[in-house]
Amino acid sequence: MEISPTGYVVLGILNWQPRTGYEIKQLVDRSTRFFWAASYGQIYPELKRLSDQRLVSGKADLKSARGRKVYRLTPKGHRELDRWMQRPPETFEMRNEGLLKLFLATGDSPEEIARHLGEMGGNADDVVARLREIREELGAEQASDQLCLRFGIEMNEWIAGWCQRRQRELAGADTKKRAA
Amino acid sequence: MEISPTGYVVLGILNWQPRTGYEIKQLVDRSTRFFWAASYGQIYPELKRLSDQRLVSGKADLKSARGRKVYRLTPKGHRELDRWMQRPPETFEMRNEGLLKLFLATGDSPEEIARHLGEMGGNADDVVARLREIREELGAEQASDQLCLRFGIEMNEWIAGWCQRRQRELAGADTKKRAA
DNA sequence: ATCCACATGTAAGGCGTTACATGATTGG
DNA sequence: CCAATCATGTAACGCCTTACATGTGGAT
Repeated sequence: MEISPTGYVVLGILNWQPRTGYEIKQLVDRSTRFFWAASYGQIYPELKRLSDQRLVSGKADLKSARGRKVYRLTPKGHRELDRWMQRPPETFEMRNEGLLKLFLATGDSPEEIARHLGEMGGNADDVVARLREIREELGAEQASDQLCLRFGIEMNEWIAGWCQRRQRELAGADTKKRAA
Repeated sequence: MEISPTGYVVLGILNWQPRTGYEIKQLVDRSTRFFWAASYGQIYPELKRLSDQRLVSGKADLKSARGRKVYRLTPKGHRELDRWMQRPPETFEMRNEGLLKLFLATGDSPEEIARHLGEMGGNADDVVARLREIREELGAEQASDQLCLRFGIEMNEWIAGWCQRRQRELAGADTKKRAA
């Protein structure tokens, strides 16, 4: 009777409106993706499991010969989602290869450190660019609703700024040392 | 001949000095843990694999009857680490249940949204507290070296601040609406 | 004596990605 | 008619965590 973390993403999305697995994946890719990704290989089996547990119900769309299956939340699924939403968040993880390289470069030359900072900041800039695109596509009314999108943009801007500030500090210290 | 991401953590740590698996785990827990965790169940098998590939070499510590095995980087391992350090970082992931709940609460009442913001910010505060403890234990000279520790503290402070600012905005908008 | 820290390792299982397999529909 | 998109699903595999199993050494 256990539900995987990604199961709750599915439940939460279906809480807004019925959708197919394909549509769920599309939504995830332009929303939760940056803090909770999910692939087809997870979504389809997950829908089946949730269906077995009667938390969602899937109906074949008869109007479509494509074999679409539209899933909706059951009352039981709704209660399960509510309970989960009330519980305090547990997982808060980060896996950042740039930060790892910066750490492992401790003791290396200022130039090396600066290079890692540059790459880390560049990555953050890239994420900002992609999130801005998504926001643009959403349109103004909807976008104001998107707190998480705003979080993603502002946090990555902060990260890029932090990297730049540390690079400048290094350059300053380096110049002073050379002058001395 | 593939090396797992965590394999590079091990390689990078051994690059500073020879260590046992146990010591690697201890170091990870007070350093990379917040952006790249690793458990015993990964470290020991990983040391074996790296050893099989001649990237590290392990020597039984004869002075200790405890069966300690001290590993050190081989020249081949050093080259492999260098190559990896030169490559641009690829993984940049985040898994944040608080942010997920905030997203799934879109459309809920301002009070609900504010609650999620509070929990998310509280989590960030907790991380800041733990990282500060670690910094204190390190002592001043070493701590100045710890760019990543500083990043962890400052980023989580920023996150906590962001959550508070959004909470205040919500409270303000709410008051205005009630007054109208 | 007993407990904690040191120390190594394995097994089972969860979670997730990638790649593959298959086919329908729509727009140019 | 062809390509892109819609649409569902599975298989293999990688990574990681948790729990277990085992034992030593030092401090109280």
